[in-house]
Amino acid sequence: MDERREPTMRDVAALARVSVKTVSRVVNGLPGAGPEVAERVRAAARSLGYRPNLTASSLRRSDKRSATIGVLFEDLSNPFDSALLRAVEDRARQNGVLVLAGSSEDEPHLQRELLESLATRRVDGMVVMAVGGHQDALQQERERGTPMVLVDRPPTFGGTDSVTTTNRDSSREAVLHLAELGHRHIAFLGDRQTLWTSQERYTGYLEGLAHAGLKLREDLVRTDLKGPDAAERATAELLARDPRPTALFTAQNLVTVGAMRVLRARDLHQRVALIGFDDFPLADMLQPAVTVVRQDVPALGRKAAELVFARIEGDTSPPVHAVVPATLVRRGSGEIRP
Amino acid sequence: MDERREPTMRDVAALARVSVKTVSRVVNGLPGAGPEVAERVRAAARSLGYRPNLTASSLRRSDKRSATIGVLFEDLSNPFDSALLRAVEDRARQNGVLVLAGSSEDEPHLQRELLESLATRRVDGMVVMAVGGHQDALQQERERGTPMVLVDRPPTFGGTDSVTTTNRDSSREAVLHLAELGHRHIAFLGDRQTLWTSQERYTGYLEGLAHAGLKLREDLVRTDLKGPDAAERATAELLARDPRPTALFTAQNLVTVGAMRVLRARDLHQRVALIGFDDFPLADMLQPAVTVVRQDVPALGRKAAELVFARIEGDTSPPVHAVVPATLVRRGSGEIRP
DNA sequence: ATGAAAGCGCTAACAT
DNA sequence: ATGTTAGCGCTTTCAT
Repeated sequence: MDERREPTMRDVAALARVSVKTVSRVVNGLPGAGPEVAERVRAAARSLGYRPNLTASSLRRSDKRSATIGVLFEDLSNPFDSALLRAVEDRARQNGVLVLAGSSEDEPHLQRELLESLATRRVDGMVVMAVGGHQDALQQERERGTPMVLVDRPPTFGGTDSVTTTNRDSSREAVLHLAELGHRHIAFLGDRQTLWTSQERYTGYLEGLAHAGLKLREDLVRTDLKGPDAAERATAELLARDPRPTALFTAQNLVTVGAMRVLRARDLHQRVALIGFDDFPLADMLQPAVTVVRQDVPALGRKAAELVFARIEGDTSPPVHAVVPATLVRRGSGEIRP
Repeated sequence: MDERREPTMRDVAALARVSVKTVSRVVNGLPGAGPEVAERVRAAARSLGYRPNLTASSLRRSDKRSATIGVLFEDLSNPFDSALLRAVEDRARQNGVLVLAGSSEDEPHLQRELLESLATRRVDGMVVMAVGGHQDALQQERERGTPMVLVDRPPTFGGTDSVTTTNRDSSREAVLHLAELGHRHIAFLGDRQTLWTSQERYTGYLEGLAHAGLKLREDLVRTDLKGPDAAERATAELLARDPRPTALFTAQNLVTVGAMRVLRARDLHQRVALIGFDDFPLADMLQPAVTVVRQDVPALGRKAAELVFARIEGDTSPPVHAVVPATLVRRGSGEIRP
């Protein structure tokens, strides 16, 4: 385990009795090296345990590529985020690209710091889940020319690609589904309104009510619920309203969890309908199984990665705003009648 | 969004009418720059939008640090892995270090490739969840002097730190818990036996039986279950045995999920006891709530990160094999009597 | 307190 | 087919 110096191209060149440039050619598989010499170089490299230094290479090379992209999500331990990361990673691997990952915690200052850390390391591009209401740092980075794709939430500034889900349409569909079952009092529980997704889902909820000819009851709307605890308190309050809501539309996965806890605690889970936005593991194992709007996370991640790579390759076509369809997965909780 | 060249220290130096070295001093907050000059430099840097190039800096600097570590887990979308990643990330952030993350998929060739990708990028150290039975590539990397810590599974070679859980003891505790309730026929369902964790948990199961004076029924042992589907089939088979097991010990989270599905499908979930290794979201929301052995994932990740950083700093003390205690969380499914 | 020169490990742009 | 020279953006070393 001793710390001997990493061998360099010079070491290999010396051992193979050729110039560094020849080693460079062989290592990179470029033409211009005779088969004999090439073999001698490879042998020398092997015997020294030589490994190319991408840092040095990318510094000198004209395209300056680091074969690394940055991924900046809200919380890498959230199932949605980690599934997305994995999808990006898989696509990146096809290009021989590695992923520098970070969690912004929805904190503007963390987003800014991480952005700077990534820039400092000269990543080739970034896939970012923007902090709600704080895209100025992203815009600045973008204006410097850094290839960037926003996921889950679109840019509030121009000239940048994004990949999002059918938040509004799918939310409307969910609410209409409840209305069709006869629900007249459908509550909305949503995450922070600074998040575009939350706004869209709320709008979809409103559209659903309107299409169904239902009157909006503002006392059945609770937003800015950050985390399951806030969702629990809100659910408890909603259930105290008169008339009591017969169905809940929970617009984010942690909110869904909080609402479920309360329904269960009050033994209302078989009586009050529930549709959640975002699928989650074991949703099908609960009783009743939970009806959800499922995003196509692998598709979101893949598309985002493909867009950054296209931009990295120099694609200058107009910005793309890809929208990946989500699906209503009927499992039971959303099929409870009033 | 135009692609102007990133400003360099030279540009800043020229604008501030000082030498590059002075800019370097100011940028890195080193002494040896008068307050006036320093301010001039900062102003120039700001007006040009200068950002240091860590790639170039780390190439030249004597310690060669990239302020980046590699994290190589089995599957970044697995809740256990992603929670671990997050813990490592949080600890790394305290050191101003970023994380290059990859999934090995438990594939030796992927592990090898990713290892090489990380080495090529000259990460300062690595936190690795070793592919079962294939640690040769890790050993080679380690022998080159790369600071490395194994998590979840210990090294099969010497001179390397590791952080693991009380797999064996906690498994024994789980089995004893079932035995104390009166269970005599306790089945074991485990993941791939190439994984050290699986072996340990199986050994703990055996110890539990032995301590309780129960006879091992080999027909109640199923190993090498990769993923929920394999677990489902195995569970179905086990439930056909005579006498039927009255309790299941499922030694990995996906295995637990598979077993639960079958118990539920046969309406046995209230009659057959179940304890799973690894906690998972919503385990408390199922009926019955699922009794699990919970690992302290944040502690695992933090400890692993701290160990790599110590090694990066040059700590040459003997290898550490930290063991983080897991806890039996009694929720109901493990308290069902035979 | 400041700077000039050299060089990290590699590749670009020319030689030969 | 191979080598030479320069230089990427920065830090080291040694001047001044």
